[in-house]
Amino acid sequence: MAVFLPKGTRDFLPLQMRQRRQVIETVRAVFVRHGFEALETPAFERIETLTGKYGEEGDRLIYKILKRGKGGEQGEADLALRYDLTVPFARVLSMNQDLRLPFKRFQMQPVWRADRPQKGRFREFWQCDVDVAGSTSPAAEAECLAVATESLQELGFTGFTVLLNDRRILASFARLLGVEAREGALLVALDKLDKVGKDGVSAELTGRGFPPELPERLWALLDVPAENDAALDALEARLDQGGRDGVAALRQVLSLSAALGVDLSRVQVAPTLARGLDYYTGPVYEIVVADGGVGTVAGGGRYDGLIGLLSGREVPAVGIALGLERLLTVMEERGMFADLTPEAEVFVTVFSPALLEASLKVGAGLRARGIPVEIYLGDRKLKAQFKEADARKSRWVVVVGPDEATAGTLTLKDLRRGGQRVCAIDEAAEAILTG
RNA sequence: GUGGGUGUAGCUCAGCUGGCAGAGCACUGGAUUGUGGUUCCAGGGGUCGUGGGUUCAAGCCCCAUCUCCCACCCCA
Repeated sequence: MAVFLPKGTRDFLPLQMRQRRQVIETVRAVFVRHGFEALETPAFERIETLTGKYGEEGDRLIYKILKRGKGGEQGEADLALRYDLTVPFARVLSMNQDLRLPFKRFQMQPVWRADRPQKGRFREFWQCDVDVAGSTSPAAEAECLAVATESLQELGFTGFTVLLNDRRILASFARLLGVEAREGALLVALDKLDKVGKDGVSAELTGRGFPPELPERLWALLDVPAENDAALDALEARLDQGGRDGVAALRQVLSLSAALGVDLSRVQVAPTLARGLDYYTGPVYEIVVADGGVGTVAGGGRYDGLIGLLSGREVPAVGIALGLERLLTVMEERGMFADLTPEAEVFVTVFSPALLEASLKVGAGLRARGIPVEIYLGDRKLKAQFKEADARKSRWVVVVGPDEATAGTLTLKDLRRGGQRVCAIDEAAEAILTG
């Protein structure tokens, strides 16, 4: 029988698990250092909690769960797998109005999207998400950028860029161009700029029925200096009040980020950055890496209306999510993982069936001294067991043969350096622990 | 949802204008009677994704189908 993994999913074998845990633990340490607290939510939500929050495209990609019993046979769904961690977080805020605000939480869990898989894109993937609820201060955005860039740096990333924009700037473009009602379509076309170029975007805009002169006017609005402050000055001069609010917010985000230690040479104001999710209301940002072929490794922004939409109680919020498998894809391709050895560096052999208990006792003794130990559970001869230990990249091999069993000692061999000694268990433990 | 590739040993792949299914790595046994990584010798492994068709003969040609990958859309 041929068996297949569901499309867009993967098994994580021990080697992958070591890499994933290394990344998760590094990121978690940064999150905790910034005062974020752990939170987890169920894999699925009531479907009405999720729909209508992400936009038309997003809604289409939500995995729905059929009703149990009669309704399910008609194709009715009342539950759905979570699409991101932001909306469940907003639901938690809505249901727990006694949480002290501002509330900072991190969440690292899988999310599901009924997408077509490709490089760096899966149907089940993990997000490492931090959010701040109850703060309108741009310092909250700055915290998000600081936490994300520090995470990348501690993982060993050197080349990455933070792209920064504000939804109000984009809305202002639409108003100034007189196409306020079609802001969404404008943004979708604009977002493709770095892929299809100006001509491509122009063609798409006119193709979508925008006035023929609109592209030129749009390029004029977007023609800003590369340097961040100069770009914001230029935008401020030509946008309406709404757009200027966005510009002012970005100025503060930049200066507060710098105060938190973010390297502003990595941050680029990008007036064309759109981001597809409907719930964003203010600053939005994305972190991209040049190589690795996955593009975006993190994204987020401010969503001041989402919690109010769920509970009627307006709570401003802002967050950022790192995509775990995108980080892993790039790290793998860049060779950023050291040779990860197995958890148990000590391999205890079993000399013969008669000496199994002697080996178990030695293994238990080493474990009692805090040493992770793998005891051989197969039935092959000693030579094969040494090969096994070598193949598993164990550092140490312990042999308890007739001589050792009689003398109450063990043989400890260092596979890395090659030497071995016969000694008591305390001396062996000492040697292992001191490397 | 749209388009383009792909599938042969556990893994990476080769296989010519159709003519006996291959290599490297991995694995197993031995040279070594209590010791790995190097070397040498020997060996086990395949419904050629699946189902049809053409042919004396199909891994190769034709049709269908599935898988995975890549790109679009959108996103982490």
